[in-house]
Amino acid sequence: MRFHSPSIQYFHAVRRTGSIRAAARLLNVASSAVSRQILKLEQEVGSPLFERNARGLTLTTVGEMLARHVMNVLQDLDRFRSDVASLSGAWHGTVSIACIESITESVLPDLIASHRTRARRVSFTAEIMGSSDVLEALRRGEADIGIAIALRHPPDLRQVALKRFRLGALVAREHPLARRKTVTLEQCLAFPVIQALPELSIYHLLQPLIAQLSETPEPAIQANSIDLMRELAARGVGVAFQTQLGIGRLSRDAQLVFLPLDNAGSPVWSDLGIYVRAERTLPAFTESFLQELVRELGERERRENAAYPQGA
Amino acid sequence: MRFHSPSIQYFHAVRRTGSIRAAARLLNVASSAVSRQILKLEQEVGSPLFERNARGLTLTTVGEMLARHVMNVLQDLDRFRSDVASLSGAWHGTVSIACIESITESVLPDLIASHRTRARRVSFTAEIMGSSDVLEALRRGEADIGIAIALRHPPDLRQVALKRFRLGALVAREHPLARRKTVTLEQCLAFPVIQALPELSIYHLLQPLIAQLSETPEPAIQANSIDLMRELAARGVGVAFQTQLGIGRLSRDAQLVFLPLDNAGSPVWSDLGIYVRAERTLPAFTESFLQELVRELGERERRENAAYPQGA
DNA sequence: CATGTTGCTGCCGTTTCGGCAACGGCTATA
DNA sequence: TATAGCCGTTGCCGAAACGGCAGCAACATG
Repeated sequence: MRFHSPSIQYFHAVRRTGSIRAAARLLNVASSAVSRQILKLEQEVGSPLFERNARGLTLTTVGEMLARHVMNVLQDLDRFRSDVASLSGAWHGTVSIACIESITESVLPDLIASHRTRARRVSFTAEIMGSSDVLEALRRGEADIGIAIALRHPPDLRQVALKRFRLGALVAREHPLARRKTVTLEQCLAFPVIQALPELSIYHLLQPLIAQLSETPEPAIQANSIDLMRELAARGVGVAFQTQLGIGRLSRDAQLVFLPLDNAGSPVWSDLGIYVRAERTLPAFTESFLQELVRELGERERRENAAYPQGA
Repeated sequence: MRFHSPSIQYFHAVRRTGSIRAAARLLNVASSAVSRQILKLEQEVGSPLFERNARGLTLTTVGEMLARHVMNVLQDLDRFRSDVASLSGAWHGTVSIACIESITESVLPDLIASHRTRARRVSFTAEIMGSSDVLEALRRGEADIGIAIALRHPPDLRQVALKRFRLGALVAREHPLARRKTVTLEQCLAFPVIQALPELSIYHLLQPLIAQLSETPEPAIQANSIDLMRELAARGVGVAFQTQLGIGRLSRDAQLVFLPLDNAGSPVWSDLGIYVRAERTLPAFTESFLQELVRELGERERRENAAYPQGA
């Protein structure tokens, strides 16, 4: 089922690998064949598509436009294929997810497991990365569904849903703060804190608030792993900050206490966005999972905001 | 700039013409070439795409799926082309509009004229048809932008905007009703009325209301042309019904009087929807016109609802 | 300076494509 | 019922496109 010119597939491979010879290896063809198809494309478009650097190729402006078109075509071809397949009862395919670490503790594994019991022939690929990398992976067509902290999102992505979760402090049960119901940032900064490195978006949420307080926080630990920060907090090393999403099980085991964070009298929110490439129609099985994901995250949002009602 | 397999272009032509030989004539190639490409496609998809009837071809279910994919590809190719062209300063192309008759009196010509003064190299194609045909033309890729009465719209179309306009009675200046500020359906039915035929969507708006009144309206004239109905009303033949959109100029010439219609104490609305094919990104110049269209219709909606404030 | 890698280009066999003519199936009309 | 016209399909053959091989110059790396 390959009814598109080789040129666009070759172009796509060259764009991904950044090299004609590498693309040729990927496609199991001679590099000359790839080179010629690219030259032919450039002749037909009437403008160079790549800048030839000494070490590989880079897209020109026109090249990026074509890359966008080619991605639309190939992704839609993919959807067509799965549509045809599902017509003969074969409901299968792979859903590829790019997401931040927060949801790997319970949301994502729960959802995937539950989805697999109903649709056993749908596979999953999940990759953890930073928020901005999630958006980039979507834009490059390397993932179908993206979950990231909702900052500004580029116009070529579609924000399917936006759920807000309350940011809180995470402390061990024996911690002096553990008996409080809520906690302010100032109170936390009196203790050693486990800070997020700039690669985590929690950093960008908290840093402005900390800067406002103009108190230099007690030197503590910096990490770029939600998991690590949680484990450190559980051992009483300090105060960590995250949403309750990532600590469903651990807090039930009662080693950890989650304290909703207040700042200037109002909660601190962390906005979680679900994203999809805008110029694209998803295959049916991907769309189905996406709906469940939105529903589930909405459910969590509702539950948590009920547990910790609005305001201090 | 033809970097897609001939197969999909041939398929597209066959789908539109419903015949291999006709498609061949359209494409200036031998019919055998077209036939072979279709057969090859069917072999690669693994399922027939057309049903061979005695008189031409009809799409199968799989064929319709492929048609959708092919249309996505070709429309996106079109957008890519215009994107590349606009990069070298050439902002040109054709915007194709399918719309109902109501807006041909002033909205559409005003907009097109105004747009042409700014973007002189953008051409327009406008075709008048019934509301359901508008949606069908969009779905078949025969128009870029559709304007129709907003009933239920199929999921493969995107409703860009929805504007509501007040339905009213149209009478000559000398008509007994002409001195009123508003008018009810019952009052109108006491006089000869100019009824819309079922092909016009006004029919489907008014017929249920008329049926409720259970008075047989005085036999009068039925027509399927907004223009004709307006001219008839101007000559005092009877009461016509339409929105104020179509009578901007005539009512200023004071031959006609527009009386907002009330039914059971509340206004009767006519919802105008602007539609675009969902799985598609518009070329920049088309998108630009679309924005102006939405803005202008929104402006009219605001003005008219200010002129005839809510309620009786 | 040697070595490896890059993209590109003749040369040539293979595959694909398109035009021509003919065939069988069907409809409409006389 | 016979015939003319249109339909999609198929064999044949020349033309165009494609891909593999080997070799080129340009550049980076050591």
